[in-house]
Amino acid sequence: MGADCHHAESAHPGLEGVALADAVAAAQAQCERTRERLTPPRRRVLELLLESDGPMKAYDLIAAYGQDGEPAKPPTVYRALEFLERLGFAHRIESLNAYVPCKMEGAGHRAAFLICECCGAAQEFEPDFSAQFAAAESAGYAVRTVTLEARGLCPACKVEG
Amino acid sequence: MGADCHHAESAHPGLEGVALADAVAAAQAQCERTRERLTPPRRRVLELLLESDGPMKAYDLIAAYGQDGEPAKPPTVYRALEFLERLGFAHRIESLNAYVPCKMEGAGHRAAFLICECCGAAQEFEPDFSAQFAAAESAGYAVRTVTLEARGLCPACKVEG
DNA sequence: GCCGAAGCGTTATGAAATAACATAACTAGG
DNA sequence: CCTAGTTATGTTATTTCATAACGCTTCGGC
Ligand SMILES: [Zn+2]
Ligand SMILES: [Zn+2]
Ligand SMILES: [Zn+2]
Ligand SMILES: [Zn+2]
Repeated sequence: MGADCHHAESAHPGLEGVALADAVAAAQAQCERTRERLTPPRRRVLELLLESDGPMKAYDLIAAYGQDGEPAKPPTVYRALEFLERLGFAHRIESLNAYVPCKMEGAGHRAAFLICECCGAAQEFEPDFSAQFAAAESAGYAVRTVTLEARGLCPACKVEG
Repeated sequence: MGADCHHAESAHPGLEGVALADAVAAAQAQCERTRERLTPPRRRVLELLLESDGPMKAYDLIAAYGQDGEPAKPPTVYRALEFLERLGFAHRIESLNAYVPCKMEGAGHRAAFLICECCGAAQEFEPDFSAQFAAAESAGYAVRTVTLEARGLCPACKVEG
């Protein structure tokens, strides 16, 4: 995550141990309900995202993919990311070219992010698009999806200035 | 713009002739007021954006840069784009890796886009972020900038389905 | 004129994403 | 079972997007 941040790296820690296993198991269960397959590459990329302290770039995932240090081939990771996004287990942050695991309950929700410019953390939140939708639809548009990414300072980084 | 669209390409036409000259002159005047320099490469890239029917990729600009067909070198265009964004004459659309000229009056405003998934047009609009800001600030965040990109169908493409 | 800052041209490289095609694994019908 | 259709993976190569680094020029204050 944000390498140039002077704050505690663990302010937004990733999952490990039982919490990680539980999250993966929940994804597994969700897949079984919808007849989707959480195959090894998909599971591995999901694990890496869940373990991370912050948004991961695709090539970070590629480098970290093999437990033995062997990198993955790019399509392996990009395909897994496509699947995880489709199922709602992960989100792409456009303004960072990076990916995060979904932290919200329930699939198919609308995602938005608060991105700290100091420590690099990306906090997912539930956006309120009603005003935007109203404006767009009054202009004749049919809105399908909305990307919202706010940048600023997280509470931890704000206090120190 | 959207190459695979069956609709009239000129539904969202670029500027030409006097309108183009006027827009460039307005940017020139704006620069003089703020002691900024609209140098030849910056002016050229702005012209290309204003002439275009829709969002332009950086390498589209690079290819179109020379009136004699000679492409620009990438840094030439990327530096110009950085300047135009800083001054508010252009915006980057993150989800397209593309650029558009600003269509709003007054610099320093917040930009948001309605992007048609059929014809590729990108309509700039003035967003209402009050709900998002309230949510973010109640969570302790200090928001500096917001990126909002909505995708769907423009009025022209909506009617035909 | 001198000097520091800003801008530009150029070469080269790095980072992000996908195309294309062959192989393997599930899964449903017979 | 077996076999055809579909989904997923492995692999190679390429394309697309963006920036680093360096030297030269231009601009504007002193
Ligand atoms: Zn989510
Ligand atoms: Zn922070
Ligand atoms: Zn604008
Ligand atoms: Zn359209």
